[in-house]
Amino acid sequence: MNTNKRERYESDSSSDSDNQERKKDLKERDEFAKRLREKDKEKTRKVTEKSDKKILEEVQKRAKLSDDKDAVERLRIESRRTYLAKRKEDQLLLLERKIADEVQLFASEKLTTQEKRKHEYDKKILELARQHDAAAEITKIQRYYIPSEEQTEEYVEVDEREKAPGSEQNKWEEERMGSASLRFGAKDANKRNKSKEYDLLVDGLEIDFVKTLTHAGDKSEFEDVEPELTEKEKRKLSIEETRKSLPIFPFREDLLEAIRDHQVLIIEGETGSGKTTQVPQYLHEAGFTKDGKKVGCTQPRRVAAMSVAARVAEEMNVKLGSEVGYSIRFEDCTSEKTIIKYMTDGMLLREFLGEPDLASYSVIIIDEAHERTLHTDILFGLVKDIARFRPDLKLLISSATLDAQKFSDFFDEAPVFRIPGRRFPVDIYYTKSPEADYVDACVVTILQIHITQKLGDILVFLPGQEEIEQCQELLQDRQRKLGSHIQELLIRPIYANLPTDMQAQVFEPTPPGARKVVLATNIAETSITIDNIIYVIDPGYCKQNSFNPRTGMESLVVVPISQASANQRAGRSGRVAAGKCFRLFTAWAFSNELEENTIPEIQRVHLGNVVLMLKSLGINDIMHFDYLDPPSSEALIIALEQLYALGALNHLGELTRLGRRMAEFPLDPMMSRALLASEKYKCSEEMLSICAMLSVNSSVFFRPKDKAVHADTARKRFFTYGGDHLSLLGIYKQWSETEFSKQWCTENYIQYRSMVRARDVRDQLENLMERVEVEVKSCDGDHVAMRKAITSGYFYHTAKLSKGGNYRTIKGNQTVMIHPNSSLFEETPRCLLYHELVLTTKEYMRQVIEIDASWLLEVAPHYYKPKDVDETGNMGKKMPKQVGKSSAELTRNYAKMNIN
DNA sequence: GAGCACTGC
Repeated sequence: MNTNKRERYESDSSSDSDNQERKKDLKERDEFAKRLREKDKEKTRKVTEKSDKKILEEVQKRAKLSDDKDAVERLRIESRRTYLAKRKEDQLLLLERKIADEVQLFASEKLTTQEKRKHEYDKKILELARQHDAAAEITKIQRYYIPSEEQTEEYVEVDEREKAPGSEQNKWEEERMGSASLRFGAKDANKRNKSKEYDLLVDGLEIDFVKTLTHAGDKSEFEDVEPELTEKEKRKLSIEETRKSLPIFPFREDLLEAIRDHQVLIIEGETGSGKTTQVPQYLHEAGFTKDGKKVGCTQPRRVAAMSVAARVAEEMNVKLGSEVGYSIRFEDCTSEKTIIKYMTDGMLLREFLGEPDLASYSVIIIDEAHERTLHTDILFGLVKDIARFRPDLKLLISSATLDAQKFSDFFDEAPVFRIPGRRFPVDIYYTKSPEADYVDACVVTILQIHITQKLGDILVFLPGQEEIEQCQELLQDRQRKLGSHIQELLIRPIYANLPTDMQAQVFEPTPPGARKVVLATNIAETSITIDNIIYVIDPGYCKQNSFNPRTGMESLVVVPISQASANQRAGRSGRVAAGKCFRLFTAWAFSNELEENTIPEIQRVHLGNVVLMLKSLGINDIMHFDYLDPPSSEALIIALEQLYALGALNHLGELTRLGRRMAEFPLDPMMSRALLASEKYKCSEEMLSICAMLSVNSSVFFRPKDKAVHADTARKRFFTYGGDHLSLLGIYKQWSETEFSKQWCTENYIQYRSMVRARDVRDQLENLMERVEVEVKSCDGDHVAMRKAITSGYFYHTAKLSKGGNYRTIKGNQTVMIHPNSSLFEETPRCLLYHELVLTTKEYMRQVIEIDASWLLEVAPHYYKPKDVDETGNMGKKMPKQVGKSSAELTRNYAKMNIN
């Protein structure tokens, strides 16, 4: 804990307080924090036992997915050919960008004579080269999208016009597209004497597309810095040569100079520029890792942190985990020698708890900042703050093109350093009119592409599993009707909940002469990369979790994507060759109906955990924390109220001893409160399993469509007296008794993947229990103890049975129902506790246990008063005595059913 | 009688 900071934030409140209890609690809290620090100091960081070989194997396994030799060989050769040809162009382009950057970045700086001479020399070279090429072939320059004045103006014009009253979409569309309209599909095909196939295919259902400007996506990707080369060719190039061939290389000196001159620098880098792997190495070579200081680089995803670290270790010819390491949840692959450390953004946030000034770092790089994950957004405020009292600390914020200015403004006008990337152009096509049924439109478009366009795989973005399955069925149906009239079309679905072996099929090479069409959710937008995609079909929708902080209700809704997201999706087609993106919406809709950017996560989620973490970092004024985009004050107040009710904050809004311990757990505050309450009820052993199981959200059960009945009976076999939390405990217990068997999972229709995750979470939580000084004990199946512990954390997630036989939440008086998958679905206990509220077809409580209302007085006397609970242990006075079943009745029922 | 976007600690 940073004492300076603590004093700074708390000085206002400490003077007016004469509350002895509060002072005692704060003292205990600080003593506890001190003990934690000492523990951390003692704990020598052990060098990872995971061997380099194992990690490299893993990385290679991922790389292998892109190694589809046979099918893509032709593409590779073609790519290679174009690569060599454009290599020269790239160099010129780099030079051009460099000159432009120098002009912009150092316009105000005084240049030395030598620098000036170099600059002039560069300019001259460029001029000569351009003159030479102009005579031969100009078009090659178009390989990369350089936003021209013309194009920008056109868009501005559109926007302006739309602001004017009476403007009409159609009119605009006509004017905008005019003769540039490009039609392909059935009509063109007919001209080429393929009418027979078309009669069968679409009955005039083809979709008209219009082509607008060509451009590239704007998202960075860490892997495949040189997608044009095959693995074999890559190996031929020495590591040094490869490094020198990266677009970032010519900027090395300028970049380092800019970093020396400025404390904060925004790096605007495109795909394949090599910034993620190279910048930390440059910093190391330039001496930023002297005096035992580290260069830290954050990534939004675990796989990225791992694979980039492995790559850099290879380039530096060191063992992964020694000088170069990575740190992700469940896996710390670093040692005392580590000087370049890749990590997930959430991991750096955790490190703040133990080292609030990040003293061991000389540079912090926040990569993929434009993705605006919750963790990254919090990091912005924190690193900006510590940069003020640590002038030696350098901050690099790496972002995609569009957001660089926003970051620059936030970090007190920090300069922007631009690095070009390597990517292929993507032609964007829009529909002429809006599509009502996007699944059907996808199917039509897939077949249009398949018949009229040259070979190359198709990637389709759909909102969810349901749409993917629907699309797959439709497509198979059409395919069957067409029979041998069309070439082979392989349909491959992918989404996060798909079993791993089926996910892997997406990466299998396409046989020669065939075409693969991948039906994917947003998982293919950033998380996974499928190679050899030439065509992207984008209906423009995705599913988003919407959370209502007032009611606590969650729901998944299909919403239009943002422009940034659409561009990211389009970019997925230009990775191996020039691509085409078919947007199933109009160009008008793109510029006028889609938001520019996706709403950042911090404005969409429950902030309980975030606020607790900030509080434990000594930041007391949560409302005025320096957010890049602040969450609503309502969301913050709700989070503060919740933390107060849980006892994590006192009446002055200060963190309590309990709050300090809660902050150690990577859990929702309610859950960490429940887990800590298990100390009192001596059931920590059981609560650890329950919390771990609850953390793997609703993906425990496997329910294939064709075996739904079997899966349901299997699930019901786990029903346990008391409620769903206890059923989950039973599942974990039984699984651990089988030595964590995979076969047991398969037999019981349980997802092995989820169980392994639950085990990882449980192990971590168990270690943290020791850290916060809780002895882990078992209550030997005392379900009352367990349910009381749960109630200690979730006391306002309760509902009571009303007169009409419905449940109403105690807080908010909302009508809610027990989820049909619950073991209590056919029971009607008078008082219930739920884990979460979800809005699907109805308002449901998911994961419920039966509780005794009198427990509420016991676990939350500050929140419930005796008048809230009547003498029979029921809630409220209006409660009719005969409605609902008592605990005793339920127990009898279960006994009759012979369950537990 | 229902349904599962995606990350991360």
